[in-house]
Amino acid sequence: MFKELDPLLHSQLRLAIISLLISVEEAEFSFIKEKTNASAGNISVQLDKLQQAHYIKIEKSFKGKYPLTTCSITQKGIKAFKDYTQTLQQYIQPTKNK
Amino acid sequence: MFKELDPLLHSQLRLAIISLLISVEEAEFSFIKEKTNASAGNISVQLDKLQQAHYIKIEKSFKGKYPLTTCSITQKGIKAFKDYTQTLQQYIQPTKNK
DNA sequence: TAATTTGGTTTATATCATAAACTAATTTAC
DNA sequence: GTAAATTAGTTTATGATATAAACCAAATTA
Repeated sequence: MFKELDPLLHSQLRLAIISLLISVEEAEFSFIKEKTNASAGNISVQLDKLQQAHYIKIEKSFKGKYPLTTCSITQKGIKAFKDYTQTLQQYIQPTKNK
Repeated sequence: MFKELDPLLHSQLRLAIISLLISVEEAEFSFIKEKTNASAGNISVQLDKLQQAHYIKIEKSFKGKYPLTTCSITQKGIKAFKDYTQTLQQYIQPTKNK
């Protein structure tokens, strides 16, 4: 009756990150930090998990003299997000609980 | 930008339970168990948490000679669910991330 | 009367999200 | 020119949480 919700996406911060990345070409660490209001440490950890699952791609470079972390969503990430939001409908549209 | 998701509802099993309860007058423990496919122990714990938050009401009685646990959602629970699903839109409708 | 079923609760564990502490380089202030 | 503060993160520690395993009590069936 209730399909499993991808535990990797069923996390407030990771879902917010994916939600941001899905509508942009790419995003810098600082952009994600600003939009989510999460701590850098927390973001760092969650980006790692999303990357390990191949939901996102992380590129490390330099912006002038400072390190720069740039993230983008992968096809796998897009699919996972779509599946997640669709599964979620079962949970949040009570009329579907037939 | 991203409003907090009520942590009490942002849990697969508790969300499923609330989702079930919102569309019925009341539900027996066994009904919840059957619909969610979760273990009785897990359900027992999560029902307790929902009750402690006054999101649901739990009544214990007897069906013949066997114990019977019956649950129903409260006004507070209905409001929490509505708020949760609305907040969630921000996360799952990427066009809203402006 | 022993084993199984019904209907749960309590307890233990393993995972997870998060914040705190830390690193390293750069820039600004004095 | 050096001390303090800032940028841009990573690593580590901790506390909460979800979940399953173990347990309990009564009733039923073999």
